[in-house]
Amino acid sequence: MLDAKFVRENPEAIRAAMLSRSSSWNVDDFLLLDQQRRALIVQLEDLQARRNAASKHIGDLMREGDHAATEAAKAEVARLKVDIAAIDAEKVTLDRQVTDLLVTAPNLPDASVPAGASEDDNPEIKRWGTPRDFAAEGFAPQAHWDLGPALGIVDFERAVKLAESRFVLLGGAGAALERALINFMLDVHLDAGYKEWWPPVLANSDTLFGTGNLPKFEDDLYKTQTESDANTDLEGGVTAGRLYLTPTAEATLTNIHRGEVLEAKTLPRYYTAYTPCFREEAGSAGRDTRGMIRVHQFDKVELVKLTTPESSFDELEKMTLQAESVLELLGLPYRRIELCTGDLGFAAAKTNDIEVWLPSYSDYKEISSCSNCGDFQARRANLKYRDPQNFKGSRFLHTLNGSGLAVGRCFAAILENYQNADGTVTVPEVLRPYLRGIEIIAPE
RNA sequence: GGAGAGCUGGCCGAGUGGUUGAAGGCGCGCGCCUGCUAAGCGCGUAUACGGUUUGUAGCCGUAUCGAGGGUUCAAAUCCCUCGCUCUCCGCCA
Repeated sequence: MLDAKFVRENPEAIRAAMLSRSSSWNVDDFLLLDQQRRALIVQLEDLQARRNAASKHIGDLMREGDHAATEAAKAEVARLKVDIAAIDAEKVTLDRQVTDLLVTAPNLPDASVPAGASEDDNPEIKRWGTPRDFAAEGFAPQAHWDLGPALGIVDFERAVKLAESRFVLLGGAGAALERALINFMLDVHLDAGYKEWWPPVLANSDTLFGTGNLPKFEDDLYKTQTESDANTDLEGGVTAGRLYLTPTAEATLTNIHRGEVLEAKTLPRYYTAYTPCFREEAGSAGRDTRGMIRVHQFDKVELVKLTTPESSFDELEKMTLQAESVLELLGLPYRRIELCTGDLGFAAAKTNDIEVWLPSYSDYKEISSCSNCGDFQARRANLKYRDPQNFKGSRFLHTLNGSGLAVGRCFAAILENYQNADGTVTVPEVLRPYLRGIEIIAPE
């Protein structure tokens, strides 16, 4: 959520930012409503001040025993209350309109974010590793959606039987490999000072609002039905009492301290968690239809940081390097790109994407996205910090999140990049301790 | 699912109709004192919004004691609804 005061005072900057993001969010609509709202507040508070003053006098008048004056004062207050009720009703409506609008505004791109219209304009920052030359090795690499089933470790068809399309069933060494990856990744992060958490995967609307998934992206979420489904809470059209399957542990990790004021000396906080993630993927029909790349349920190890505004961009770089280190340890070639203004996510001020080499795509494919959200989520989630030696009161802190990594996509990358001519897959060295010594995954 | 208790400031905790935005304590800040440390003393210390202002200073106003509604001239205090927490019972991995 943007700071209303900042929007009011910097409409041109907002206009430019929205344009650069190709967002249709309209500053002028906001300014108009905001102006009306403030005018109403002046009126309302003036009346309330008069009512309060009159009310106080009644006590004095009663003590003096002046019945006539007391009754006159009561009548005056009663009259004011009628006016107050009318204006207050208007104000409630306007408040809601202003909030509803403000809440749908995306974050402002940081000044360092490259300008661009779409993902085609994302600059590549670095490459690590060299994709294998399968032609030189004399065989054509298989895609993981062929290799996995052939090995008997991935079963798409039975997953459909159990759930529906775009779900995955892993078996044997496949299930073990998934679990090995999770544990390996968590250990890498724990070694780097991250604290491990195990959050609920069903979260309430306040939580999803805090990270910006609600109210705008409700369609992307799986949700529970509740008795109160009929009475939708008017605010943002979000249903009260309903729970949502979390699309990422970013939501729960970032909201752990929602509504709290943290001591500056306890920052930055490095959090990590493994959770399954659930996404309806509404609107993704036709994209990445094969394999494990885009499914409704996938595993992810998430990284979240809570930090001060001064350090958040340094922390973003460190977090990106942290995610990259996982790929380096696994020996998977990757590149880092920086998202341009037009490709930035809703809550992000700056985002680095890490893409792993996938032979089946003959291209790099996103496996991690690391973002600095600035105070955008902190304002929504009322996440503050205190630093008595440097300032009075409390301020919004900065939140960051990144995948460290998407486990399913990593699974696919390992099958494809580590496959052998005979259809087996060599297990990367670092994973072997997590796989009870299995070195080669072969058909059962 | 049933019954009971509770929800107050960064934290703990007083407070059952008016001058209480809220005692006290802790924490924190500033100062004093003590030749270190600790202790002690004094002062200060909620948030949001709006107005005023060159000003993220000050001042003024409004709102806020889980949320919403009601009674009253006046509500943290009384009534209603809802949410959450805890305890006991039931059920259960």
